[in-house]
Amino acid sequence: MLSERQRMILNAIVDDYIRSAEPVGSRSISKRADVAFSPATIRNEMADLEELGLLEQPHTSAGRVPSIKGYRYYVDHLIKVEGLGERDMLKIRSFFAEKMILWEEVIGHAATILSQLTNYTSIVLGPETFQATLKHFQLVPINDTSAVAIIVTSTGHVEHRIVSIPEGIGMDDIQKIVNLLNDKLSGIPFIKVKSVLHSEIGKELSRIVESCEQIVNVLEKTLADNAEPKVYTSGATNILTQPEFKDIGKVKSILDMLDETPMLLRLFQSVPNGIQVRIGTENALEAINQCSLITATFSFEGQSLGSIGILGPTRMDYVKVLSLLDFLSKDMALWYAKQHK
Amino acid sequence: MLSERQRMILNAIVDDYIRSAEPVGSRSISKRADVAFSPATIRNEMADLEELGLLEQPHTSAGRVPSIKGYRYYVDHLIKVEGLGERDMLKIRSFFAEKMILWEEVIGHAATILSQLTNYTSIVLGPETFQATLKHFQLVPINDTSAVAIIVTSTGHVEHRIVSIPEGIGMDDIQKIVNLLNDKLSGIPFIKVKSVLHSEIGKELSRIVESCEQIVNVLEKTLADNAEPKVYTSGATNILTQPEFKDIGKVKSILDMLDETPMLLRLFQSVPNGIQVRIGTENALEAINQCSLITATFSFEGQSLGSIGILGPTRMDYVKVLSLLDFLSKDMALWYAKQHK
DNA sequence: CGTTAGCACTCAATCTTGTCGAGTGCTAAT
DNA sequence: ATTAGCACTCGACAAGATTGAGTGCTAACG
Repeated sequence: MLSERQRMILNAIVDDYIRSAEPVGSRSISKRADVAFSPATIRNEMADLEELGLLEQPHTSAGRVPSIKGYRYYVDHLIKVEGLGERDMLKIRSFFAEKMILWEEVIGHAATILSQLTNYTSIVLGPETFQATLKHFQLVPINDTSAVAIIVTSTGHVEHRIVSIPEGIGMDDIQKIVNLLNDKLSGIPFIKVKSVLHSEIGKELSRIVESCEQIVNVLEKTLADNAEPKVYTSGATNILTQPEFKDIGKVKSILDMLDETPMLLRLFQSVPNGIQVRIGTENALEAINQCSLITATFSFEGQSLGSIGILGPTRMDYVKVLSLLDFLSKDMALWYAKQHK
Repeated sequence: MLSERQRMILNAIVDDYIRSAEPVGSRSISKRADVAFSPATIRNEMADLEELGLLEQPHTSAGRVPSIKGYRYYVDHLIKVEGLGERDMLKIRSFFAEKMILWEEVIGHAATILSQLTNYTSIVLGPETFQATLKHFQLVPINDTSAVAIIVTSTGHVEHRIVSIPEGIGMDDIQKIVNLLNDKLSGIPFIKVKSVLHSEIGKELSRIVESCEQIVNVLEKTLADNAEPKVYTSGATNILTQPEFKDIGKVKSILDMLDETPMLLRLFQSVPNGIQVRIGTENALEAINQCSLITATFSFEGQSLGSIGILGPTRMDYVKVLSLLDFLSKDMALWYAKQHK
């Protein structure tokens, strides 16, 4: 569709604009080592590219700026993802060299690493646990009236809650309850736990002890909480360093969005496996219409392990971010596989 | 020291400036209902107040702005803390009506409430646990190689960690270890736990099992982590709505500071019991030289329960924030007392 | 003697105008 | 097909000009 020369020019413009954040003129393009045409020729091509909707002019007599469609073409056809820089590689290596036991630790640290290496904002999601199963349930009394409930999932997530224990329940009752729940619920997917809890176990449970609703409630509530993946963000203030966000209003709406987990979940919902790039208005969320979101989602044996993502200006360094996400997501999947060999 | 009229004028200026964020002129003051002097008279008084260092002029022929000293005088001598508004009161009531078990829940929610009610940024600190003691320690095995360690403190804080269990340690060994640690460590203040762990228990422990360093390590590390109070912030982006922070650079340094727990701890260190106001440069932390920090620290039976604080522009609504912090801190202390009656 | 009207003065903010230069589109020459 | 040349556009920037809020001072007033 595009001629070789047009592709080259578009590539040069996007490249330059990503670096400079200023509209790119024909002259500066023609001065590049890899382009051997006069400004006039470039101008003609640029006019054509604009007609095709790949470039935009902030105003007559300004240089050209890539449009969303232009970025899209750039990402889809012009980029060649290169290997990661030495420095980034080292940083990631030393990241995995750290001793981590929980998948959640990996997920959480990944957010930090990503924002440090890119100077953009990172958003990282833990696995969607609705397909996970309950692995272990335990109640540990801490005094006469309360206990710690511990819930371990098949994805390696551990959580605790405080439960107050109704009067008149002894240690042996508790042990019975715990045993029963473990027996019946181990291996049951979270989404089904609730119904199983009511249908099968309710009767047996009330046989042991009358008033154990609270314990069951906590279990239910915790499972419900975990049906949604955990979200971590890092480097949120990095957007403040981008010249296109000198407008406080815009920045605030972005930062506010980053503080709202449900928003972020909506943002990530329906991202397919593998790497995806969403540019500007492709995001559908008003607040980040001037941002691009690149996500990498990965899984192990059919179960989604989570997503890592970078939020930056549409004018972000796609090459670097894409290679970084690709590299890191693969390493993370590897780590998980090793733990669950 | 100041005449009644001077006090009245200073009060009017600070009041107006807090509302408008614009330098206050003599004319607008003289138009206020509670001031019955001509602009000329007011000007004379303003000149005197400036000479005393209570007011400042951004430039000749601009109105006056309170200096830090001016705010200080205002806070110390002119404010009368009034009762809380109906709406705020209701919100707080419904906050405490929620069912909360842990002190930490109260602390965490308090941050949210505060930022919502004030539209400023709230910073809330949990109790300093270095004076707290270990109440309960438990190890719950979750599979062959790892266990969940649960630590309960006298301040009601519960925490869990994953520990990997060295090979060759059986269930009964673990039980022995747990019993031993509980025996020896219960009631010991955190700061002393480490030394006790090494001096008294080391020998006995190694008698039971050789390689239990990891478990001991986790205990140590967790305790160390908890020696510092937990910090919660909320509404950080609210500073973006203040007209004086339209400079992105300043905002970023403040937001970055809010993300760094150690910074916040430094900020709160040495705040005395009760309510304290730190205005502008009184804060000593460069990033918030243009902010005021109001804190309320409260305790129960001599043990500090934590601090709640509001960070806003020096031009903040001191009356409202002071009444709010006073009210909320008292209610929180009450809640704690009720739980630990 | 404290208070106030009057007035000249100051200075940031805002608007006006002019200049500059980067960049374009078109046309004609190569 | 490419490019040199040229007229044109328009934002950015700088240099006045204008405005108006606010001051400080002085002299008059009750």
